[in-house]
Amino acid sequence: MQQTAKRTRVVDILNTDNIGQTLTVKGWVRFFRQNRFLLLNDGSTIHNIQVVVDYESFDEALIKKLTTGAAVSATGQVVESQGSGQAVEILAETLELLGEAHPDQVQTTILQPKAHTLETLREQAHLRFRTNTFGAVFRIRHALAFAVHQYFNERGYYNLHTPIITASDAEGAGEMFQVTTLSLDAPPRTEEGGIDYGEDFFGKETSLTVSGQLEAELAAMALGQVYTFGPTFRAENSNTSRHLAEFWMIEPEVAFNDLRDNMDLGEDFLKYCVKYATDHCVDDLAFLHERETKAESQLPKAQRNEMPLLERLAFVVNNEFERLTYTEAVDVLRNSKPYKKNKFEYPIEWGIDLQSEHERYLVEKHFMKPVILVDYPAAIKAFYMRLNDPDEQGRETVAAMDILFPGVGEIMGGSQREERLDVLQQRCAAFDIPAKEMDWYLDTRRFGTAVHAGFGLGFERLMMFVTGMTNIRDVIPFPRAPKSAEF
RNA sequence: UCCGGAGUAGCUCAGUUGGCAGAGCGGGUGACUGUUAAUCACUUGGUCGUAGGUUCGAGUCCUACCUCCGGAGCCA
Repeated sequence: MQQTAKRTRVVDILNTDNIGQTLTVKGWVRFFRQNRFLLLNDGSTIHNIQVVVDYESFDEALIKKLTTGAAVSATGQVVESQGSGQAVEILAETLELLGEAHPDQVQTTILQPKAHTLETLREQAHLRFRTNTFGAVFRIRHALAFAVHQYFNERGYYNLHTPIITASDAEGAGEMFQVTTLSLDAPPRTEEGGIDYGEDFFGKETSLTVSGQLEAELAAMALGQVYTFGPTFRAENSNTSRHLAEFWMIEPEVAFNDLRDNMDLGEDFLKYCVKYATDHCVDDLAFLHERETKAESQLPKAQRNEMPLLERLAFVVNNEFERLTYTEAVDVLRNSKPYKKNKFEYPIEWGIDLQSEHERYLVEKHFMKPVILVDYPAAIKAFYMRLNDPDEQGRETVAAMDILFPGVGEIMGGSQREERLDVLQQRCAAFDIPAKEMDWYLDTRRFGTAVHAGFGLGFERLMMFVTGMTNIRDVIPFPRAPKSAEF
């Protein structure tokens, strides 16, 4: 068997002292300048390794094929660079073309060596991994996913795999994608003429999950503290830069936690994840920081961020989130300048939900930091949230919490759960949820019920905040959105 | 889904009052050879989003539709 050289990753060549050693690097050509300087990237870091090619020592036909996008293996001595742009470089002794990239074909893709808009890159999502920006984004995505598991593991939480296919349509978290093996042309019919789901694969109507929360509650009431981290599907016709039809959600659920514990957990968890990224993704974040700063220098001041990316991240890690009740938030808003000057488009009144413009004012103008809003009116929140005692004016609220982040909006939503069987049954009735179908859920309140709480964190929303990317479609490898399921 | 904007070369864009389809980048060929998104010369490149309509003549005006972007709603 032929011995092929073991490759050294670019990140390891750049970060350890290898001067004088002969190493093999394998990667994809970013640039080949002057028939002499071959810049290879292997995805291990945002930085390229410069391979110096003495073009007179190699076959001209080979040199011609060292084009942008080609896969190449290069072996040679690591030396200090004569040029100023890099510390070390490799003097090529052998060069092997692993995979050609024909320039006339490369020219029709985003692999061509020039700047592209994010929209164009999105149209070739299968190739955008090769760019600096998306290389950085997806290395950070890995780091954040790892941080999520590490955070919970270090604290004794159990990762729970909740079902992706569900028959529960009572979660109330939005439109669902139906899952069926029935013929769409001629589905079996009941005697009344409706579709006979008894004939369907599961013998009932099923959909893709919109939340693992209800199932997570069952596990939490036995294992104590669990978390889910899985795909979530919403069939809403949402055409925004903050919504996806398929996204990843983290949902911890903790027995014996009340709303305050839940807030503490949410804040601590977010800070941990952001800190993990700033500690472990230094080069990638520095690149994204520069990228954003350059892009913003073209914008009018009003459209720029108050702080550059790295400062925003440090700020979140180092400052307490502002905590206040919905009722207090309404007071703040009604006493605000934009309210008094009639600048808000939507009314602010106790009992109606806050609009984006109100949340943005609180986070970005008034408090200038992440905000946790709690105790929302019961009528505008989900049935499973714990009913608080009525306030002095007799108004009913639930122990809900939303964490609002600058630029991203609602990054996290959670609550203390209603643990009292009779109250929960009343709430089901008020929301027209058939109690019979929810029996499996209500059973937790029959057999040793206890205070418990949890939240849902949109992983891509966290990604947006950490990377500074402003469109959620640019922080997930293959975005699914209305009219969009390419690749 | 609603409001606003956009769609012209592989990419980023210009295109005047309705009158011959343009530039830069990229690609090709050559020169150069310690470059840093190298440089220089030459060259290549078009279903003007789609379908209709108005007009002697439409990238430009009108209608419908599609897609994308920004904002809103729904939410994470």
